[in-house]
Amino acid sequence: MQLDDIHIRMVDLLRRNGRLSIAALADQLGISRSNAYQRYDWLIESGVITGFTATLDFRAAGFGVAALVFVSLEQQQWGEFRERLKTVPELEYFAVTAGEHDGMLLVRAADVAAIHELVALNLAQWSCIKSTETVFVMDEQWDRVSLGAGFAGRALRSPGEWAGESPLGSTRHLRIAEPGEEDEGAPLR
Amino acid sequence: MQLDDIHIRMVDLLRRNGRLSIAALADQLGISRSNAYQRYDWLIESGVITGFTATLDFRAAGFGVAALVFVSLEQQQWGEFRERLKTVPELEYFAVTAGEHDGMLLVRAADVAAIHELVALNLAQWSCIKSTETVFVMDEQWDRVSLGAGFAGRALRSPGEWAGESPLGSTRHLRIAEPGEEDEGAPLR
DNA sequence: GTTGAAATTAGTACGAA
DNA sequence: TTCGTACTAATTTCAAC
Repeated sequence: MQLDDIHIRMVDLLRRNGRLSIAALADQLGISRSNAYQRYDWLIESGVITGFTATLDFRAAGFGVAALVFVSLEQQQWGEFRERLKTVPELEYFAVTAGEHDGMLLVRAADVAAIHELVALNLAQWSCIKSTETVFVMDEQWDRVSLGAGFAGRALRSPGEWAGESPLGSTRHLRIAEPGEEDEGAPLR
Repeated sequence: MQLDDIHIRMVDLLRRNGRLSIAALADQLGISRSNAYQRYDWLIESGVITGFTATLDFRAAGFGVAALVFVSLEQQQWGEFRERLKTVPELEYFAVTAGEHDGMLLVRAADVAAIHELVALNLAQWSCIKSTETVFVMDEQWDRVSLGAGFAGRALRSPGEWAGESPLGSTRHLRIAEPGEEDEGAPLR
């Protein structure tokens, strides 16, 4: 089985409402129930869908404040850092980043003081952390990317369909010609 | 009804598995099925739970790349900016930030070139945007904050219980005494 | 890939502790 | 409030087309 348009619409429906029944999905997708079950199972087994979760109003849930904490590490102490990250209950999201800092944490707490405590009394004491920079989030919105929305379709195209697509000029990887192979510099992807 | 420990555990269970049936929740929480329905409904109606969604393996779903785009706006053109944000299908998360930049976008696309196209050919052309800075995400992890985990309990305490809690010294807002009121400088919260 | 049954589970209502 | 039960509606499973 392969990711097709119906899979994509199914994922979009499940992103909008993660508790939709398979029967309701089948109905809205215009397919039979058993087909919907097959596709649903496939989405889970193939690893496209990793799980389901409740989304919260963090303020209503008692988390009044969110902040981004940019961290720079001492000489690639990733092992210790990521191990200690597991002990931070305020952590919602962590990204390893290119550029000025090494990583970014999205943390939540009841109030500004609790964030300050986290950064100043906890994070800043870790020997693996060289420096931190805290930026408070004043407003936020989640706009879950939709697999169905335009651009995602590109990922589904077969290699040949990419040629000459980019308005900026295609990134091309010139293959080193194998012995006896004629290499015309075709894009690998 | 008021948020209590069982609500918190229910939310945590639903964050871990958003498709858990109410019967399974009741079972794991040690309460009756009808009580579980009541509490579940209350969590939705009170706005603590805003919805349910499928979580994805973005790479498996064809989004090979994620990036943080920091934006600075021309003279508070928030209206136009947020209006145009709605037209960006690559957008997953947006935060209005304090500090150097005005906001941060988390965007996803099939490859690095697509991110570049988004920033250089789309965002950078918006008149409301003064400048952008793109940082690629090299690895990421979601560690959904748990309402049950230690610190969140603070949000549930009644005001009096906060006194003298902070190891950094409590932030105190001295109330301006109302006429005829004895003000002893008690923390407002 | 579909349809139609049986078995199971979910959702609702209401009285009692 | 919480629980137990009875009842109805819906979903899931499984078999046959």
